Amino acid sequence: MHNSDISFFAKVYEVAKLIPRGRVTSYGAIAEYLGSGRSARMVGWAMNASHNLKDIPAHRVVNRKGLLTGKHHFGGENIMQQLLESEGIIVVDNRIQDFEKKFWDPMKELKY
DNA sequence: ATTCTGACGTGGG
DNA sequence: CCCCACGCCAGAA
Repeated sequence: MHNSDISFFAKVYEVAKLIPRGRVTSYGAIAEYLGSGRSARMVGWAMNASHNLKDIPAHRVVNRKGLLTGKHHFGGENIMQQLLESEGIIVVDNRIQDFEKKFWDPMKELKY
């Protein structure tokens, strides 16, 4: 099976599943890791479509500033924030505290 | 085939 | 720091 046979969304999900509990990454970082550095918006869209699926930690993907820009796609008011806080991440004003420390860069962590 | 749409990122002011 | 305009491109309609 060629890697190119796998949809962009599927690749995004594979990376998202690897984000450790209590860590976060960004849409752009995932896009860059997939060799499509200008497709950050697609990563967001993929996350939007991941709600039906299971085991996709979409709450661990935020924007490059550490803002919970996708919070409105989790149904209730602060579901995304609650999920993050349940993993030990502090969120103030929709922003992840100590973002640099919590940041998980697939490019560095996964290498390939 | 063609058009539209963003859970984004960047650069400039 | 904030705000805005623009480029981006896979997938849906």
